[in-house]
Order: sequence, then C-alpha cells, then structure tokens
Amino acid sequence: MTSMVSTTESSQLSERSLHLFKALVEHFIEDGTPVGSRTLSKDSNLGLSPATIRNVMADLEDVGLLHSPHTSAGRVPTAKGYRLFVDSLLRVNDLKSSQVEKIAKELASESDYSSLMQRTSSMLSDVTHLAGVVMLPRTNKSILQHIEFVSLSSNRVLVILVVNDREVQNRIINTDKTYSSSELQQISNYLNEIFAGKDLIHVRKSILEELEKMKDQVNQSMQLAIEMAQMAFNSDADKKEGDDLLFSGQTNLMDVAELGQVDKLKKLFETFNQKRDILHLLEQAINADGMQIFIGEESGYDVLDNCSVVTSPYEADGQILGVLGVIGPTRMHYERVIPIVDITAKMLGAALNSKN
Amino acid sequence: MTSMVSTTESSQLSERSLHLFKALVEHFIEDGTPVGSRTLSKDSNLGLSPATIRNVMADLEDVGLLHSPHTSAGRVPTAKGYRLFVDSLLRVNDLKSSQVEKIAKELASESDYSSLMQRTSSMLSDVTHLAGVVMLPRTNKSILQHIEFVSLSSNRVLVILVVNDREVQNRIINTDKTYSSSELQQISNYLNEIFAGKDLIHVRKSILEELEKMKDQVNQSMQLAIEMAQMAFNSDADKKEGDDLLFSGQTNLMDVAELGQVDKLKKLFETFNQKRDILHLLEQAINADGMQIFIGEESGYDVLDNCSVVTSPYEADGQILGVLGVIGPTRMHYERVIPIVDITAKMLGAALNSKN
DNA sequence: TTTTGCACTCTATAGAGTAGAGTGCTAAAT
DNA sequence: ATTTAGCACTCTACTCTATAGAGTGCAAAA
Repeated sequence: MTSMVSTTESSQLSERSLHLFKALVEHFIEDGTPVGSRTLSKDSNLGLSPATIRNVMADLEDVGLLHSPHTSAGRVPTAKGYRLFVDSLLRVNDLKSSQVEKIAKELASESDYSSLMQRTSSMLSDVTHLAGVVMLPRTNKSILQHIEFVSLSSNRVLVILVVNDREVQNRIINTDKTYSSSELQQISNYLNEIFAGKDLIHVRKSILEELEKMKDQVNQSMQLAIEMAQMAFNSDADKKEGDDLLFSGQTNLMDVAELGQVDKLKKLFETFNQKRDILHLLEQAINADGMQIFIGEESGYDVLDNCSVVTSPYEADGQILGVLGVIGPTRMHYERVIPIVDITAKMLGAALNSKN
Repeated sequence: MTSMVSTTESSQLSERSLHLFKALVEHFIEDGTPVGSRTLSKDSNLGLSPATIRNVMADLEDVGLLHSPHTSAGRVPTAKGYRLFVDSLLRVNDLKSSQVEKIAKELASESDYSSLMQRTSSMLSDVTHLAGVVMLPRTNKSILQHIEFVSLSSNRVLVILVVNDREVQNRIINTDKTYSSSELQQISNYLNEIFAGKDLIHVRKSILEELEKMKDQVNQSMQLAIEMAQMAFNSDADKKEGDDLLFSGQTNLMDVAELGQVDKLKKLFETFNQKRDILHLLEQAINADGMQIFIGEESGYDVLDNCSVVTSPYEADGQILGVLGVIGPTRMHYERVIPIVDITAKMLGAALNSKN
C-alpha cells in the first residue's frame, strides 16, 4: 500500500509540504536534534504558525518520511525521508575549482599504483571527515603482462607476475630440483612469449589443461617450463579473495553521536575488518551507472542501520574498474559529500589513465 | 626518595605483605573491581582479619604499589604494583604442547612472507583476545637478491627488487626514452652481476656516487644500465617509512571496560593508525634481549596510560629481525599472555628459518 | 484553511534519601 | 608487639520525587 504511494512521493505532496520537509532535514543535518514545529516555523520563512506546521509534519509522518522519537520531541527524517531528500530535494554544491585541483594534484603526486589507491581512500576520509573506502579492481579480468622467475635458496623459486600494467603479484613455489638462473631465464622467456598479453584466467586454464596434453611432444627445456608454470599457477586458485578493500579514517566515525555506544561501534568496525559485507554492498554499486547511495536500513545490513554509504564507480580507458566511497552517519552533509565522492572517482580515473 | 626504595621493593616488604599483594593483584585481574580488605581476607587463606589486612594494604599504598579510587572503594594495583607483580611474583604457566603445536602449524601453513606476518599478528590477537602487533624487519639492512626491469607502456618501466630472500619491492619509473625488452634484460643482467648479494644501502650509495664517476669510461650499454639504476634508486630515499607495523584485533580492546569511553578509544586507535608512537615503543623493545613489558604510564605515551604492551623480539638465523607483541589493558592475564607472546616469537622465527 | 489556546505527554535534570561497601582509628585482646 | 573488634565516618551508586521545558494534538475561533 504505502509503497505504491512512495514511488511518486514528491508528486503526492504539496509544494509547501516539500519545502518544509526540506527545511526540516537541513536543520536536522545541521543540528542533530529533533526539529519541532516552532523551530521549523522560524526556520522556513513561510510565515506559517507552528500549529500549521504541526499539521504538515503529521502528514509527513503519516507517509513515512518523518519519525518522532517520542511524544514531546520534534521530528527526525526516516531512511525513506532521506531518500526523498537526496533524490529530489537536494541541491548539490559544485566544488570550488581550487578544491578540485587540490584533489587532482594530490592524486597525481602518487607514483605507484598501490599508494595511489591508498591515498585516494585517505583523502576521501580526510576531506569528508568520514570513513573512506576504495574497492580495488577485481583481479579476475587481469591481463598478464610479464612473468619472471627468481631463484631463492635451493629449490625455492619466487614467481613474479606483472598484471594489468601496474599490479605486481608474487608467490613462492617449492620445486623438486634446483634450477639455475639461466634455466629460469629461459623458462621466463618462453612463457612470456606465449602468454604475455593474455587474460590470466585463460593463461591458467591453458597451462593446466592444454599444455599438459602436449607435454610429451616437446623438448626437455619446454617440459621444464611447463612444469614450472603449472606449479606457479596451481597454488593460485584460492588466492587473495577479499584483500581488495582499502579503508581509512574509521576513527572519524567515533565522533558521530548517533554511533556513540561502544558496542555499536565495535560491530561496525568488525564489519569493516571482515570486509565481506562491505564488499557485497560495493559490488552492487559497481553495476549501477553513476553514483549510488545507500541510506540506513536500505543497505540491508543491520550494522549499517544508522549509516549511509555514498559510492561512485571509477573508470579508466572507458572501463569500470572498481568503486569508491565514504561511510558515515545517515545524518551527513550529503550536499558536500556527494560531489566529493563524485570528483574523487573521476580524478582517480584520470590518474589511472595518465599512467598508461 | 621513593625510587631508592623501589628498586629493592620486594626485599623491603615482608613475605606476608607480598603474599597479600599478589593475591590482591590476582583477584583484581580476575574481577576488575577494587579489592577490599574483607574480600582479601577470605581470598588469601592466611586466617587474618580484615583489620590486619587493612593495615598491610595501607603500607602497600604508602610505597606506591596500590591505589584507592576513593575512600570507600577497595584497592587497585598501580603501574608500579603491576611491575613488581610481573617481575617478581608472577608465575607464568607453560603453554600446553598441544597449543604450541597448533600455533606452529598455523604459521607453517602460510606460504609467503607477507601473509605469514599478517597471520602472526592476527593469531596473537585471536589467542589473547587483545590487539596483536608485528613490527616487520627493518628494511635498511636488506640484501639485494635480484633486480629486474619490465617494460610497461612506452617510457614507463617497472622495477622489481627481490630483497632478503623473501620480500618483493616494486616501483615504477618514467624514462626519457623507450627501452626494448632485450635492452632491459641486458641491463638487469649487468646490475645483478654487480649487486646481487650486496646490502641495499651500499647498492644505492654505490649507484648514485661511484658509478656516476666512471660513467664516462664505459661503453654505451653500461651507461644505459647506470642511468636506469640511478632512476630506480633515486626515488627510493623517502620510501616506505612506517608501513612496517601489522595490527590486528584492535576491536578486541573495545570490550575492555577500562577503555570504555569512546574518546579514549578514539585516541588509542588513532595512535595505532599513525603507527609512529607504537613504532618507537617497539624499537625500544628490539634492543632489550628477550621479552619486554611496558606497563601503563611506563611507556611514556599518554594514550597508553591504561594499557600494557607485552613484546618479544623474533629472530631467524641468529639475528634479530623485528618485534611482535600484544597491546591490552594493564589489567590483563599476564600469566597467559606472556608465554603466548614468547612462543609466538619463537615460532615465527622458526617459520622464517625453515623458509631458507 | 489557518491560527489560537490549552491540556497533555515525555524527557532530562537536579536534589534528597538510603543502602552498601570499605576505610581508618582507637582500644582491647592475644 | 601484633592482631583484632568495634565504631564512626566517607563515598558511591541507586532509587525516588519533583520540576522545568519542549513539543504535541485537538477543539474552537478567526
């Protein structure tokens, strides 16, 4: 029933109601205390008496946009209320170009890939005073650029994979026999020739299946290469699943009154550490084109009940690589946070582009 | 004045006083509430009346081992009290061999270096229910094992350094001209020949100073190599200073009653994030032979006022590599925590050894 | 439709009173 | 010379009560 109404919420309500609602949300975001009719009367500049305002507020509560903590407190926006506010009423400030430049400059100054991502996250949290998060590009559509073997102590070999023009993975394998540097060199050369530029998944599959079949028909040095490659990629199956979120500024959330209780904070921080839930949430955001905002209970995760997550995918070479955003209380300055997240995503994309 | 006494604290106090003191500390560690004379009378099995105990407790307070939160609360150990307790009264439980094996097994199961360290940290926090920390080996006495160049897109070259048999560093440099793979190969070979097995600092210095001088006297391909090496090591000066602490289980500290206030927790967490102070503290512990425990205010850092830090250096090949430990409230189960930290350090050393 | 007036509700705060825990001191007991 | 019992005293934590303030909802007037 209510949901039928809710989709066309803004058209069902009078101009005046919306104006008052907007004023209320803005006041609450500023203050943090429930807003009463008297306050709103002064605040809204409509020359309406508190009584009239009370009637309007009662209506707004009926349609689920407001909520009263108790009889004699003012009103507070619900998640649904924030949703309407963000979707239809909010006027987003453009960032000053000086700020944009500052962001761009900071990101451009990071030379290598991983510190760029780390810096992006910490910049998000610094600028918004909330928690920042960056989801790193999913590694499953990775292009192998280069493979290299380095001999460590006897029968331990270090495998180095350069992936996607920027990322370096390494793992250690234990071999049956001891390889000389020149043998390893030869093997690297051979594998690079075949596989450089190919997709990692394809490489893996090819090595473990196709090459296995033709193993008997090639010369001995190629056999060595095949064996080595198999070892290198065999251990890879269950590798690094979940090491792809970068948080920063979590402690900023400790100042937020709404989350003031230690036990709530603890649950929230544990959710961050486990990464799983946040990852799932951000994965939803990667497919939506453009920014996505999860408000309070909308996220579907209990721990995020009083939190909003503002996200934006970032892309380079016209391809979406990942998602970044900030996590803060539902009562946040959306008009400031939204453009910051937006710009940061674009700037990160630009920084990644310029590295090619 | 008092410090003269304090050094020989235990000899100044009667056997009985010490016994009572020990019982009090143990009781407090268990309970968390100040211990009164009545409670201690029952608890200590000495058949003394509360009045007598009160006299003793007053003495212990005079020498600074105990403290009274207020007139009608019981007593609580001071930092100095914990110090005496830990140094002279504590009887450490040996770990069950099953537990030791479990730790060893978990660590042995980690294949690569960085996840071994990460796992060590998280194991410390899991087992103790406190915060775990591992300080990674300082990279300044690093032996260069292998250097490799990989061509990325035009005039961007990826430099890969293998250091200390396990660690892989990589950075990207922008070059004036575009190098071919075979050129890079040649350069790698040349540099490896000269520098493999040398100390990184020495390598750096040599490349930037000595080679510069002889640059004119060598053939062109060597000149290229020298230039490339200079670029690779030039950006290195201010690199990674402070990325060498691994925390885990910080959220465990949120359960600790003594740290219950959000603002204190916030400061503590920020101290963790900044890493600097904790790093300094652990650096003190690296030189002390064997375990070191910082109790409350002893650490010299205000944020750690209600915290103790139990540390142990870990070593492989007879050489101290770093420090690990746990951070918790001063009121912690030292008799459990101390052997855990001790064993973990040894097991980590063993795991590192077996990788050679 | 809006406003005034008014009774009503709920919270937050302060104050008073009380029970309980524990102390320190003095005087008696060992 | 210790140890203990007795006792007055202190401080906290909790409960109860009262009160001011904010804000509501409704009915009747504008």
